[in-house]
Amino acid sequence: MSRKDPLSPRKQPRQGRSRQTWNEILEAAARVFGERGYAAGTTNHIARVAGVSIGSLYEYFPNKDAILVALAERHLERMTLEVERLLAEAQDRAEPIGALLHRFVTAMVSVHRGEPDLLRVLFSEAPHPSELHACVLRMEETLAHSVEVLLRQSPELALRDPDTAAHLVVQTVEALTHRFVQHGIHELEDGVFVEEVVRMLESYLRRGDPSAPRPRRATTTTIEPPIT
Amino acid sequence: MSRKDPLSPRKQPRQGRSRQTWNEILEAAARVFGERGYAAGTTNHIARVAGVSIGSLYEYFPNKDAILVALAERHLERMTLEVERLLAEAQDRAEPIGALLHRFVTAMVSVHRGEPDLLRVLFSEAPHPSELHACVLRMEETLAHSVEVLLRQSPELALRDPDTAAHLVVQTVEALTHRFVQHGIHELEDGVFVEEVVRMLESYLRRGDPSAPRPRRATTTTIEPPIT
DNA sequence: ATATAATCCGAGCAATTGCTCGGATCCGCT
DNA sequence: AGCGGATCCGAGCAATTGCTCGGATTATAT
Repeated sequence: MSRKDPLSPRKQPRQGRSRQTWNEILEAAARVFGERGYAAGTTNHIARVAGVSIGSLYEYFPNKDAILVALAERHLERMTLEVERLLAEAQDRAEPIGALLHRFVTAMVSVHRGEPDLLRVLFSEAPHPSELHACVLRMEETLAHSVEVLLRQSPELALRDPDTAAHLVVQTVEALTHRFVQHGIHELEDGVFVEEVVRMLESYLRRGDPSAPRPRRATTTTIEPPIT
Repeated sequence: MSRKDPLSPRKQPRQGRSRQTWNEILEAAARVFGERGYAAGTTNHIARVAGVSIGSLYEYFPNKDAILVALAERHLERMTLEVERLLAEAQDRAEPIGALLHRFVTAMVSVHRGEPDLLRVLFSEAPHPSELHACVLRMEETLAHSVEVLLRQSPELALRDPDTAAHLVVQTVEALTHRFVQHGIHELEDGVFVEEVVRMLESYLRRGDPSAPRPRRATTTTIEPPIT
């Protein structure tokens, strides 16, 4: 069924309508994949929904997988842009950690509310662990790094290991957001959910570090390897 | 391709070898689905791996979906049994909340370490949202309820809303465990991961409920419109 | 041992689906 | 107007896959 062709588009748009068609195909693919899942979302169906013929579809995407990859790239691009913007903004204002977390979680929920089903497909049904997955993980890494910087700068916190903390925060927010957007949690409303998650993360970050108060050397990267 | 037949097995084992065959098919299906995913895990391949013919496979399972459902039921049965046992045990000893959480998270990690890929298929690739998904959610509900009882009983905690807290705890543990088992988090080892999660949950549950009680913000639904 | 039922086998059918290809149509340019 | 390329079309090919069916093999009962 699949011919494993090169993954790059076979043609980049020269005329205006072409770009338009390209977008319509992607839009349709997002809808179809979201509704039917990846396997059940046939290329013929995508083409029909997009209002183009199957032939045209394959003018722009060398194969089915390429459509999914393009979709993922588009999403990650939007996401990264949005969150980076938000974090930078918060950094300027030197907001307290609670407010910052609140912004962060709120933004994540809002972004995922957009196309929750598509996100599930991208994150979970990936037939290309090596391709799609890497993209996602890379973005998480980027995000975690940004968060880490903020955590280090925050005068309220004295984290022993901002690196790990940042990763855990990002992972938690993303994982919980996914679940929440997809199935809901105990019928919580968006606002309540956000507050609860923020409360959890804030108390985690502020935890008194009972026995090891060593907050100095904020800029160092001396991360002791966990007890092996 | 699929004929949408009734979902119940067409035959329940009468002889010994039959039961054996049934198990071997399930075992093979777990491996194949785990490795190839649901869509790419063909029934013929499962049969080959199980060492039986495709005909025999269809003696025991009316269609492909039924195999997945059986797999899910088996997993949920094991999981529920294990966790309920563990919680009951902790309840007897009246352990502090930290130790209890530690047991809980450890158990979850260990259970999921068993067949991580299969779990991903069951949780995410489900072609039967109405069937499989409901099972999973039901189990989470059961689990959350057990946790809630424990939280209410704990003399250390004075939770305003143990119900929500229990749900959030269960969701967090499950979501983070999934991600951790599948992709790892920043190369953390199991032990460190467990400790970190426990720390987060414990500080969340213990949060002093300070004077500023539950900021009843009118901004409950202030979610920015999705970026488009 | 014979009969009956349970179990197993695997070639192949029917349906699906990713994708091709030859040609029609549209657009920009001279 | 006329030309060349960009874009579009959709019938149908080739491969895959869920599943059937008629018959071989094995176990149990009498």
